[in-house]
Amino acid sequence: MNDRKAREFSRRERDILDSTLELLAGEHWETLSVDKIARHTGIGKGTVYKHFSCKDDIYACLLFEDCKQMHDAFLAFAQNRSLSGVEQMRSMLLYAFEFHRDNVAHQHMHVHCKQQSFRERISPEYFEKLDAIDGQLTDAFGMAVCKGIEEGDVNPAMSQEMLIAGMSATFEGAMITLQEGGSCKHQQLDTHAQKTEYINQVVDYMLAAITGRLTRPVEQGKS
Amino acid sequence: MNDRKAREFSRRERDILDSTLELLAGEHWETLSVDKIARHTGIGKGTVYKHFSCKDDIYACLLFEDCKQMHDAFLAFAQNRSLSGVEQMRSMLLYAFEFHRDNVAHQHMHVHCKQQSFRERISPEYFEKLDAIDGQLTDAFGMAVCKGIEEGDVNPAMSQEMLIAGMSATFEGAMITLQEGGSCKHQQLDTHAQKTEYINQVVDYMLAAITGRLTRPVEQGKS
DNA sequence: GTTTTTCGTGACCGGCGGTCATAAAATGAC
DNA sequence: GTCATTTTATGACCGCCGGTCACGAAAAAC
Repeated sequence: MNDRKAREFSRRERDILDSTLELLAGEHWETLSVDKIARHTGIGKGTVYKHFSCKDDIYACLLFEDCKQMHDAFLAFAQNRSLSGVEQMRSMLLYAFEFHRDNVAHQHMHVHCKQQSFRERISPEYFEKLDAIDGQLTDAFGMAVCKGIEEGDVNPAMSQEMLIAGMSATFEGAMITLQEGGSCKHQQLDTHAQKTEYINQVVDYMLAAITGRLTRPVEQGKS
Repeated sequence: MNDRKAREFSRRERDILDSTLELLAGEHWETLSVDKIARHTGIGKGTVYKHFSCKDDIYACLLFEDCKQMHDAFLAFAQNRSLSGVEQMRSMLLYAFEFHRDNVAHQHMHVHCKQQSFRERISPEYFEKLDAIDGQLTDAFGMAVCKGIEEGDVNPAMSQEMLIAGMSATFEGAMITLQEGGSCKHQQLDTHAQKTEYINQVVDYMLAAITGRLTRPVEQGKS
């Protein structure tokens, strides 16, 4: 009986998360309220707070799930010995950018979560989980960077610390540009094609920045 | 009489803006409300809305003023013929980063303004002003980039478009990192010294990225 | 002094995130 | 099955937000 209860409780938590994602797909981020989530899940508002101590914890939970998925992909790239360090980096960056391009909800959460105020609001439990997974993602990328350095593809004038700091900044900035459109400019990156072009341009830039040369790979034809 | 009225009205608008800045210096960004601004200015809440059509217009107005100041500085660097293109870029980047480092309110507004929802909320008048000044800032920086290309300091493999896109992304990302601390990591960039070190590192990274070599200038001794 | 116009104001609105007394449902004893 | 007890879901409620507007005081016009 206890078991059954626990399982139902857990299933409902999944329902809340899924409802939130559904609503985020069809609605502006800013207008989503806890009441709407509860209603769409088919439960009362108070019940939501039996599962999450605040609204942002819902987002933190969803963000963590997505980060885990991304981390798995990163590890797979990092352990693929048939790829050079630079190729690993390219794969990771493309994966992360395309993941965000195709998952607007996650994109919102990623940006939202960067805000210090968000990190202060969520419960410590989620804070630590996000902190940990973020470190793991950076580490996985760092492995590829190290490999690139060892293979002599990376400009030796830049320290590894500087590389990570700089590339992280570019990544974050591009993520925001991808979501919000270029600063206040008219260039809006509305369509899928525009976003894809922007992504490729930024990835090329990042790799050219650290290698000193353009390394756009040959098209991945099977022959 | 009409004159006197107009002057008082204008003076009060200045008061609102100054009050907002004062409050932002001593208070968390998220907890600042229109009511507090009005009270601190010594006027009624309704009066604020005689000057600004919504809360975000106040921020937009302040942001625009700061951008204008930054633009003046950028133009001065761009027109300084004793600096090479790369040196112009370094000066602009350092100026912009330090400006934000020392002006937390502006930093908040800069980040806040990147959000699409912010741009949708403010009145068209401010939207266009911000849009224009942003383009002018990019143009001013672009002049330095062009100079760098002509002088042969910039990696010729990268197109100017790619350079601007990539550097803009790095700039935005670094700005956010500077304000919010590194992603969810423990590295927090709390102190002035930590921020300064981060700024120098990122600027070095950006210039190394586009030139292919580290170009940290000799210390600016007068002799 | 009286009327008319202008202009500042704070009570008010709908909606938000979050709480909690209470009703309803599940459980257990017999 | 019945009733007592515990567990659990709930939506009315709270304080606060950004934004509005009828109204009263001050200024202008006469």
